[in-house]
Amino acid sequence: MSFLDQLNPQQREAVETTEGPVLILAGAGSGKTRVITYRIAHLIENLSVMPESILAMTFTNKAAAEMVERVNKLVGGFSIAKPVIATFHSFCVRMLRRDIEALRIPAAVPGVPPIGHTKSFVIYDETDQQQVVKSVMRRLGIDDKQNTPRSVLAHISWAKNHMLDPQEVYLQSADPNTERVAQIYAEYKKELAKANALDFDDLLLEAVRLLKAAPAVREYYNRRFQYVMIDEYQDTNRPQYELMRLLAGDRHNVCAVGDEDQSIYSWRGADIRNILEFEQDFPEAKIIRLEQNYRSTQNILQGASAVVANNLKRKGKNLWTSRQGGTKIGCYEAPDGENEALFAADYVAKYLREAVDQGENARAAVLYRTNSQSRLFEEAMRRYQLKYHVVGGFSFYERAEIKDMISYLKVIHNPDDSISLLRVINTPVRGIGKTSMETLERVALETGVSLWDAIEEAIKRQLLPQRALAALRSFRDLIEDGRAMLAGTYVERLEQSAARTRPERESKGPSPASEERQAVPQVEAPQSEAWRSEEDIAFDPTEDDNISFDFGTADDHTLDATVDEPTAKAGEGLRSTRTDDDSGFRTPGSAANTADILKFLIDRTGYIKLLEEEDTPEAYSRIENLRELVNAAMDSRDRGETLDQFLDHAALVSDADAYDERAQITLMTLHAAKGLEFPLVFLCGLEEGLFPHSRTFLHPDDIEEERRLCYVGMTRAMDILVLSRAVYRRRYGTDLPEASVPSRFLEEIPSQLVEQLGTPRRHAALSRAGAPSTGAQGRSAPHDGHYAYEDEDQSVSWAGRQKRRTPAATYSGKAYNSIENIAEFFASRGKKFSLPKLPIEEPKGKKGFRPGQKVRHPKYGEGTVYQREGDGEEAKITVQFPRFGLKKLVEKYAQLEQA
DNA sequence: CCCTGGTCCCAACTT
DNA sequence: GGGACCAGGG
Repeated sequence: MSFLDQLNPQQREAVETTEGPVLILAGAGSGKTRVITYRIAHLIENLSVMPESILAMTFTNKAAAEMVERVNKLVGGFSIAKPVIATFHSFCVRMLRRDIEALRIPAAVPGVPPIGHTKSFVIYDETDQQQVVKSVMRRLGIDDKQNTPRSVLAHISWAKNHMLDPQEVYLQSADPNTERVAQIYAEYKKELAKANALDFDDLLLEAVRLLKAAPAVREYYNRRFQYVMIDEYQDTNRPQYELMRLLAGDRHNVCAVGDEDQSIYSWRGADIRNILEFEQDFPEAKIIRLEQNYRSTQNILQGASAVVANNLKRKGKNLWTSRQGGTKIGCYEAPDGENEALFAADYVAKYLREAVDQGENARAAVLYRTNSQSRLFEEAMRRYQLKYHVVGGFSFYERAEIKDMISYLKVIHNPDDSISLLRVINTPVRGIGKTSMETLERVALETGVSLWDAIEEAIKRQLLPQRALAALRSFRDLIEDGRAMLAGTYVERLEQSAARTRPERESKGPSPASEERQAVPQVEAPQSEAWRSEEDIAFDPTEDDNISFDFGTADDHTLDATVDEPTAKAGEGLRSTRTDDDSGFRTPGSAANTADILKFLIDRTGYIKLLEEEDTPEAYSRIENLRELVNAAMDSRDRGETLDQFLDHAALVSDADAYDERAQITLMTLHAAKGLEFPLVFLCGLEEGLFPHSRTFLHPDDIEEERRLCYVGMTRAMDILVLSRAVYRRRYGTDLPEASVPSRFLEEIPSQLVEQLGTPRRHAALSRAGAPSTGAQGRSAPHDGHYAYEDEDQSVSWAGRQKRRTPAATYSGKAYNSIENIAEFFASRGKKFSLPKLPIEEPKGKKGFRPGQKVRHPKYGEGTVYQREGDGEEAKITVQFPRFGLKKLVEKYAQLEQA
């Protein structure tokens, strides 16, 4: 009971209103997560509600993980069962893995394939989707500038988020372009169906369709979930909204929490009407407003509120804080992007040092509008030897080598997955080239089968040259061996040396989970403290479905469910010779786990071996990544997960969740920062065209969303908020810098809340001034001269503490892209900073050829060094060969000798 | 027939 | 900085 006393009256009301629909309008920092988690705890602890009948859905894994942690803290280890706290997508996947076949129409007559997905569906990510769209467009002969695969896909996704099928898109289209999109969309759907694949949008759509179309399934979930909670309700789209309504059933025990000022996902179909019209959907709804902000200082809150007040489409609210005053909002105008990043690094470094000294919660975030901005900040942080963590951007699972291996697993899991098959059929190269693939695709198209089936067909009918056929056979055998491992028939397959027949499609081996359970002495009592997700909790004993199901818990960021293996109703399997091998010990005939299969694949494909032969630093880092993947697979195995669960995990969990606790600095996009808070927030790139982004200029509603995004970013800050912009910014790495216009959001902040950091001052030329500018250098960008920025005792007093004087820092506009500049910079800062150790590689031995030197190349003969770029072994050397002309060679690899 | 290297064009946010 | 595509070499 006591924990309720920690809440303010409004929060407490929100927590204690458990029956009937509730809408909680929770301003930024008003304790939204707190309310949800306390509400769950209240239901369990005080009202004795069964934990597993509570469902909370969030948007991100991060949010789900945090909620799980906080609920666990409140409820403690008393309960074995756990509430289901998951993202919309992962919840839907679990639902579909369990029940999607309820939507299936079986084959009526032989030869007519059944319709609908099976449980072993795969999830297509954006790259996969692009591939499908591309191939469809190629086939339909659509190749114009108006419809790029990218734009078509965006259109398809838009349609899906608004629950429009191809027919509807077609009928509503007013121009030939949209008609074409509708046609591509229709074909796209067919392709995914053929591949037994679902894209991200489908996960929601199919879950909704399932609940609508299958009454038994709907009843099951309605019986199971008595209380439904939705986080970030302002960002729900149509399918998510319908999902909520369907799950709410007749009971209407639904609690939605949101803030219209923080709606930042309209481009993903988020419909602000969902929050504005909640009362219409549930007339008996109770509305509760949380308006006390516990996070930010008054200055920050006022600044953010002033910005968002410029939006016309909002209800408006009175957010207040008891944290009077506070540090003013800092504003820094950098000459260019590099300087902006260095300033941020310097500022953050100073702050963290001081915060640590004071024993404060020392954490800082750098927030930006677009992922590509992260690069400069990463470099700056490294220069300062600061540990940082980048959220998002290139994910582990997006790396080529990882995607390759995942694709192999996907093909083994579901050979009809043509996109994954295309990716790996010649990776590593095994001699199946363009021509062979064209033949296979033709066969697949002609006979209406998947590529996988076409391989068999091509082999049978000898449609390709012997060499290509041999390559195809070796690929097919590899996949079939993998499938046999999965099914636990590998040994058997070896014994049948003439194993040419395909193993059954649908049947799965027993899940490793069951093996683990058997192998470990079983704790019979379901009331044991075995609370982790491995444990099976039979939820509803009255359940007549013979597939018992458990949503598991979402405690360890994985959000993966424990799914009982299907009671081996070996699909339409061709041969289901597998007997019950739940014997408990891993006999050679038993099903292999994901890690085993992965190791097998790496071994058989020679993937690592090939990388080793490459012998480049990059290759070794790839090998490291593959090892990491194997580790992940072993962890998955130890959790008792099956292959499909591992793949779901890979598809839905970004490495953003692998949060580095030691890093006090987090770099991420504004979108990714939603729901988080930091003592110091550095919000950068406040320039028209970047933030607000140029793509939003056309539509006033989009600008309003950018403004909300700015509001979200500003309200992440607890104590200190710094905004920055670059006067000149390079759009692409090498292009000329362009002058920028300050973001309109800067002007919307009342000036009395703002403090300028660093005063721009034209500095007498240090090196180049006066020198005649040459060529492109002659542009008017101040880049050509040096700019000095002096930090004239602008050192901020953190959170109102005593001011500390620091020596004036000099930021050179030319930036710290050379070691000399950095040394100079650090020297100007006094002893507090040590020079970052940047490895300078000395040319070794005979290497280090200079312009003018004569060299000999094994292939090109003698030549003269013309130019040298870079240093150390990585140096690129341009050599003039009398017979071959200019060649650019990497010193390390080219076997150059002195001539 | 396949592979590699060069060139062109692109780059918004996310499950 | 990087991926997609094309030309030319092996």
